[in-house]
Amino acid sequence: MTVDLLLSPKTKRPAGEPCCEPVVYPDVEREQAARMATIAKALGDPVRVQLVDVLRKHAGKVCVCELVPLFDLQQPTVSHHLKVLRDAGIVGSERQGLWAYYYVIPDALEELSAWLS
Amino acid sequence: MTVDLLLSPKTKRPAGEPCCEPVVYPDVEREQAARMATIAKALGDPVRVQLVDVLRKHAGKVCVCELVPLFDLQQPTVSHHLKVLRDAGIVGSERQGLWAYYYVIPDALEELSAWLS
DNA sequence: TAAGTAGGTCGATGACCGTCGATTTGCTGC
DNA sequence: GCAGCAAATCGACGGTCATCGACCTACTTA
Repeated sequence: MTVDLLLSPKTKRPAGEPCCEPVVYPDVEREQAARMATIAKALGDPVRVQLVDVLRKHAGKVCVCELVPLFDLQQPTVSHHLKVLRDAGIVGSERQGLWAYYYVIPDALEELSAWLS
Repeated sequence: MTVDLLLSPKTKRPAGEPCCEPVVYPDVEREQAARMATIAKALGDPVRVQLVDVLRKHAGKVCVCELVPLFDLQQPTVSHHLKVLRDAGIVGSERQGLWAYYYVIPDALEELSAWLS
C-alpha cells in the first residue's frame, strides 16, 4: 500500500522545517463527532449493550422488573444504566402505575450506524 | 402502542408474588455484548471519533505529525488516544523511519455497525 | 560519533464512572 | 389513613480515564 502523498511529510526535508502544514478540522464535523461519541460512550458498557439488546428483541416495552434479574446487579445499578441510555436518547421510558417500561428509540442507534458506514 | 404481554407483569396481581419469572441472558450474546461495548467504548471520546473520521477520509495512511495539530492536545495525549483505538482493533499503525502512520481497519467498525442494524 | 527529531512510555493528578446500601418518591390495595 | 411495593435518587467508595510534563527510544543526517 502506498502512502498518501498529499498528506505525508517528505521523506527528506531540511532539518527544523515542520513536517506538514497545519490542518483545521471543520467545526461542523466536530459537533457530529461529539454526538457520535456521546452515543458510543453510552454503549461503552457491556450491561448497557445487553440492555439495548434485550429491549430491541421485544417490539413492545419491557418492565424494569424483568431487566434487573438478567444481571448480577442491584436494582439501583440497573436503573443507573437505563438513565445513561435515556440521557443519550437511545431508550425512552414510560410509567404505568408501579412499573416502568423501557423501549428503544431507534434514531440514535441509526445515527451511529450511518456514521460508521 | 401495546405492551408485550409475554413479558409484562400483570397489572393486577396478588401482593408478594414476583411480577415476572427470571429470564436468563444467553452467554453467547454476553460475549458479543462485551465485544460491542469494547468497540463503542473506544469510540466514546470526541477526539477518537475525529481521529477515526480523519483516517477514514484518507484512503492511505496518515502521519501522526498531521494528526496532532488537529487538536488542542499535546502529542502524548494524541498518542494515548491512538493506542486506545489500536487496542480496540479499530486502527493499525506502521513505522516508516521517524514517522508513524495510522490507518483504519474497517472490520471492527463494520462489526459494530452490523450489530446496530 | 553527536545532535536533532518523531513518537511512544511513564508517573502524577484531577475528573469521571460503576457499584451498592440507604433513602425517597409515587402508586396500589387494604 | 396506613402498609407495601417498584423504581428513582442520593452519598460514598474504589477503580478507571483524560491529560500533561518529563523522559526514553529509535531513526536520520551532518
